[in-house]
Amino acid sequence: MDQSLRALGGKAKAASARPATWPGRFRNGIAPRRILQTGDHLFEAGDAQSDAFIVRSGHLKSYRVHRDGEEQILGMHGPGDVLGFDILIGRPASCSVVALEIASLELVDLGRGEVGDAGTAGYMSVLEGMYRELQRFSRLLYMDRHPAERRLAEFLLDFSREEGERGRSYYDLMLPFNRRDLACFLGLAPETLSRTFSRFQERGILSVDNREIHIIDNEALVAAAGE
Amino acid sequence: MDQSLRALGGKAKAASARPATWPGRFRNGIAPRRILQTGDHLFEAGDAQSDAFIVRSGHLKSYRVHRDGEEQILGMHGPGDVLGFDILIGRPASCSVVALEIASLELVDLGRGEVGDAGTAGYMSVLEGMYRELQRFSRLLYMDRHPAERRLAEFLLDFSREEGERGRSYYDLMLPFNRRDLACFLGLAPETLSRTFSRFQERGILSVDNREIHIIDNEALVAAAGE
DNA sequence: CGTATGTTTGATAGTTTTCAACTTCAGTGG
DNA sequence: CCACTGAAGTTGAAAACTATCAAACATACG
Repeated sequence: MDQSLRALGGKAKAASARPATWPGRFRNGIAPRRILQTGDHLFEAGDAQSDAFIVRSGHLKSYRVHRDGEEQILGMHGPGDVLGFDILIGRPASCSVVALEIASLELVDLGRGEVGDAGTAGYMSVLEGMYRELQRFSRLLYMDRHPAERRLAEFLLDFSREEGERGRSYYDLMLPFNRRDLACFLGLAPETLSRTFSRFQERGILSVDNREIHIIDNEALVAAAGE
Repeated sequence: MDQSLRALGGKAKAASARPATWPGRFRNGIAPRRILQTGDHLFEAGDAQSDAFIVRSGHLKSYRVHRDGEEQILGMHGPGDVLGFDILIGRPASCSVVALEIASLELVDLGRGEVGDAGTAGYMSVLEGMYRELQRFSRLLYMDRHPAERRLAEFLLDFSREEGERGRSYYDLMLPFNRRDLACFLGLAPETLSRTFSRFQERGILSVDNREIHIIDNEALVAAAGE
């Protein structure tokens, strides 16, 4: 429980330019950074003494491991996403976050005690962030009840849109996740995911080379996503 | 997006006895009530001019209808749950809420503008409520990736625990939802749900008569839930 | 009663998982 | 330079699970 707080992320970015928007949120207006190498953990489930961060570059995944050893991936996080929700409300992390590639993160200092003092701006930002997160989960739940092709198509379109918004190509994608993680995130067996990629390639919708994906027929992909 | 805010609900209940816990949250300490008949809507997706409520008695469901006409049930709500999250943060309702039986609800007056003024108590309550909601969704996502038997077993154990916490029987359950709604909530076809009930009955785990469920072999049910 | 609605059951088709084998590729050491 | 090795990805065949279609059954209600 953390993540895609684009609303929060957006406001935080604005604040580093115009500190008045989010008074006292960043130390001296220059937020400390943290660099993670591939495989490094930002924090792990149970950690109580950490901080919240905004992703600046790179991708990370948040996950939990259940009693039976099963891994549940809760989210894939890229630039602009906020991680560390539990910490913001003073609870130990309910999930672990690990870097999938070299990642740069910026500290969010919501100094626990002063939340209510600084007016309603920070309050609303966090609330809206959580609200967006709820909507993300609600969407995941919805996706989970559709067949594999639709799930993958929706994911690729989401990822494509995000990459586009970050100024990169909509159609030439380099996935930061391996097959196993992506399969787990989509709730599929790795073999099923592989087969689905293959089928999309056979139909000329995608060109697939491991993590390098090219969207060839965007309309067909949108149709496969069913909306 | 609303619901199982047991944290929020709990505090609100305490507040009606000791208003100091949640200053100014209820009008004159006596919260206005609202009674819904079966099938009545509390609000519908898109409504902007509503309020947030705490369920006092009865059960309701929150749902959304997608473009393709598919219904997605986001939650089943009983006494203590809070409904109307979107409204609390000033957005139109993102889902509809309808009573599944006669229900009594109590108004939550978080008078939008004064959220930050009254100190951090209300702030933390809402945050914790949303946090619990995130955890509920995360659990739903997890459940959705298990086979039908396990899903039903987990649901029944959850429902049993909730009924027990409300002072009712853990083992003699009267479901407030019909098969179609429960199937939709669990992400199953109604026929699959019916068959799963039948199998549990054949194995002597449950006795099933439409909405009247008796848990006969609790250990076996726990085992079926896989934890 | 007759009708409408909700539930159960059976048969079948469709999808996904599982298990196993095979391929590819990067890294390693002879 | 090349064979060896292990991890990751792909493919095939069979099994497991679920949805769908159809029909029977039950119930409530006019």
